[in-house]
Amino acid sequence: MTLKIYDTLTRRKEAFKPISGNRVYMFVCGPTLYDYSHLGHARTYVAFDVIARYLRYKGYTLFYLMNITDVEDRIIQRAEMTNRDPVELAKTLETTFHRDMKALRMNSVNLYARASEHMPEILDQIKRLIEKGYAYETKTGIYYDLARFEDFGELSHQKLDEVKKHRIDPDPTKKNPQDFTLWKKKETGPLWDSPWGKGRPGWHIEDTAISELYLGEQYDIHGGGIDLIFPHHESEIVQMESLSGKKPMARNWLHTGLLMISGERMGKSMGNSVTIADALEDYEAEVLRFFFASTHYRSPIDYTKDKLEQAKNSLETLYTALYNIKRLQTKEEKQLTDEEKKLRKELRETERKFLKAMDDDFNTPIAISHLFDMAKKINIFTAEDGIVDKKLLGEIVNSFKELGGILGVLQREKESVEEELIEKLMDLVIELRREFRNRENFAVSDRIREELRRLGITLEDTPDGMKWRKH
RNA sequence: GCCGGGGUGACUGAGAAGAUAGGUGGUGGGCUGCAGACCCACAUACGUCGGUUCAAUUCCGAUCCCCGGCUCCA
Repeated sequence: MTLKIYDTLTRRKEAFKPISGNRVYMFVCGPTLYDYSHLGHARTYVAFDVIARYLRYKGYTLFYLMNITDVEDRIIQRAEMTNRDPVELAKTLETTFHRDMKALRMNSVNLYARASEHMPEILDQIKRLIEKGYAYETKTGIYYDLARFEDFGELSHQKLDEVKKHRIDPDPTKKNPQDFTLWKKKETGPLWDSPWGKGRPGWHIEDTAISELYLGEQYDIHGGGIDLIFPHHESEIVQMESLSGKKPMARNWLHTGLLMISGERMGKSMGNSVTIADALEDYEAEVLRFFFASTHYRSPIDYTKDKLEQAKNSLETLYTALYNIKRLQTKEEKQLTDEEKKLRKELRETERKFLKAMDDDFNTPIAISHLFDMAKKINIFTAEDGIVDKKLLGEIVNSFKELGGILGVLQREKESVEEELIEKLMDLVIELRREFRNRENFAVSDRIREELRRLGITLEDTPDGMKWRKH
């Protein structure tokens, strides 16, 4: 089966063909470290994590690169507002970013590349752009001369003269208001030396400098949130293609739909920003990932408590089906029964359909629907048969874990389920024992403590209440 | 103004010229000592108006509404 991926450039689903055989090179625009990572980042990065997992599942050797913007005016602004050092602020936020990514079970990125550590490559690209006549220097910085680039606007389908409008007054030294900054001459804040004096790089140049270094002039996939199409990705194309003379810079441009909060655009100014850490306090990572995967990655997604509850219940339905079949008695016979053969056939069908859906531009909602179909078949089987072939059971459990693993769900380990269960059971036992003690029924309460001790659990009455531990 | 995306049942969310999407919630039934789980069934679903067609929610046109981008954005 061939994988088809929607390409923002052609606005069509295209059959996916890596440039060099089995190797796939993917770049995703990472965070700018001026604030805590929020659910919008989570949505985008989970989407690309799923894409990365699926590419690897299909057997591609994927190199997944993400930049980390640790040099940027907003970071400096934020640092000034809070009286902090911008370098230290970025460092702290980078640590929490990685903590959040890990908490969301994100592990598919091969290399994170900091802008601050790629200054030579950034300067080199700017130099080459000047040499080729694409960029010019003014009193305030180095600018890209958009009049020199013919194919401007391919990605966003904007015409150059349509984008003259601007919210911020353009720098008066620019030839055209649309020209974007490659290097800003500055005297305050974190500064780097350049042939044009001290300053900092523009917004778009770090990405092409980093991607050129690790992935080359042309590579397979470039991704990010849909809000980056213009001007960010458009400018990247301008920079890279004018240097390399090769197009397209990326074979496939993928963009994720934005996350909304209760129907509104999430943003600081709206006062409705939810950090990843906040969300993880209310819902476990699997529920968030399931919630994201329930909507196609290109569609906008609306975060509400209600929808998260729906996602949580839905995910639980899948777990329950697994639980239902796992608790059956197992047997090892040479022959499967007709019912078991049928179930195994349905399992293979489910796998096939799941992968077919993923091949169609990573259609996770459809893929998930096939898991539910299978869950129903499992439930029917378990309602009718009290016993199941051990090998078949293993196949079903593995299959769910493998397919779910592509989405990063259904990975809950047996141990952790049981540990969670034990916690809850102990809460209950303790509560019951407290009632017996309150009624001065010490015979029963002592018996509870004694029986638990034999089971390997020590109960202690402490001033802070009853505590228990394994011994 | 320009460039995109979208309007599907209580909520969500796919899809495609003719199929029952799937899920959550609700109601009724089955199973059950009770509850839960599970199974079965049910609810005027495809923004509006035209057109093409044997047939459209799916194609075409018009129209209304929503969302995003237009140099801060994942």
